[in-house]
Amino acid sequence: MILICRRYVITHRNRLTEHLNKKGLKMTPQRGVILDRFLDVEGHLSAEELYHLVRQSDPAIGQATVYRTVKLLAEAGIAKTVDFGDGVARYEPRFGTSHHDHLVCKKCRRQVEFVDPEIEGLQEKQARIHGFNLISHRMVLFGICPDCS
Amino acid sequence: MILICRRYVITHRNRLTEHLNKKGLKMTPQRGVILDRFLDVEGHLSAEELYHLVRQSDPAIGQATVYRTVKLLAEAGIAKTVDFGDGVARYEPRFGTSHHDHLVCKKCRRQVEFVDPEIEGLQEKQARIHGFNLISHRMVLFGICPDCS
DNA sequence: TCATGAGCTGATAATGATTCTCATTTGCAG
DNA sequence: CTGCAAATGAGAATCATTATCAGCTCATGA
Repeated sequence: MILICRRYVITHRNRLTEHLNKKGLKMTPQRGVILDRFLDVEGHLSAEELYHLVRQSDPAIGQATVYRTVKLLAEAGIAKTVDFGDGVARYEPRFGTSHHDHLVCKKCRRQVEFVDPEIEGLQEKQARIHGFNLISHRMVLFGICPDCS
Repeated sequence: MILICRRYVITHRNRLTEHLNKKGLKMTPQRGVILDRFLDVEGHLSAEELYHLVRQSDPAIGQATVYRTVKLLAEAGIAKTVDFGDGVARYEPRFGTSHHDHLVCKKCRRQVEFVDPEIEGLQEKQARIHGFNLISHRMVLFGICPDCS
């Protein structure tokens, strides 16, 4: 387990470094800390939430840096942007190629993740029909969870 | 055509009035103007854009009122909220039961609407699998349109 | 060795969409 | 009429995010 995590961390750190190099940017201690805290997390985080986690590791890191870094993580393909439409951008680690969408309870805000390759396929198809080259998508289903209904 | 439009307007106005009554609120001239301008439009509008349209009909109407009203329209089921993840809430008239999702070009921002009942069905299915009662969903596909690629 | 400069950082100001506040107005119920 | 609940417009407030800026770091080359 630890080995796997560590391997992911190393992979991700390399990937970030590579991405930074490509853009003429540098790997820094702050970016390292932010990456580590981010990868610890299971599920999604807002930049603000990540900022609070990061503070526990290094209180000197400013929130602007966290906002900047989390964008770099997204660019590098390490983070996936998730949007629930509440005006807050959330990010979640992208391990391997796994991908999923979200089901959100309108009452208690509880969230469930799911994957549906069939839907993915149909999305591809729709894009193709309209001559688009599909890059990404955003899908959130809203409903009432079993506990609330 | 005109008849159909007019019929929709009347239907929608009634629906709004009904919704307002249910909440102990009132139909007002301002709300009427905002509703009319909104229904004129083909496709989606931000509250800001709607505000500018409304000004042309009645410059005295304030933007706060437009923001408030557009929310009421959404509550009443007259408007559908569309979110492209760019921090601006957009709304579009909901005629009949027609529903569609969006395909957005990442370069030129051009938007195409599409409907895919198969996807809708699968979304229902996913919700059911997790015990959720599906209320709504948000799906936007991002890609590069034929002209840009 | 030391100067240089590109990039980085944190604090803070700025932005922009949206919401709130509040004094004033409107319009029906009694 | 009269009063009261709701509505309105103007502008302030909010909140997430982004821009600005002065100081810092560190590899490079003279």
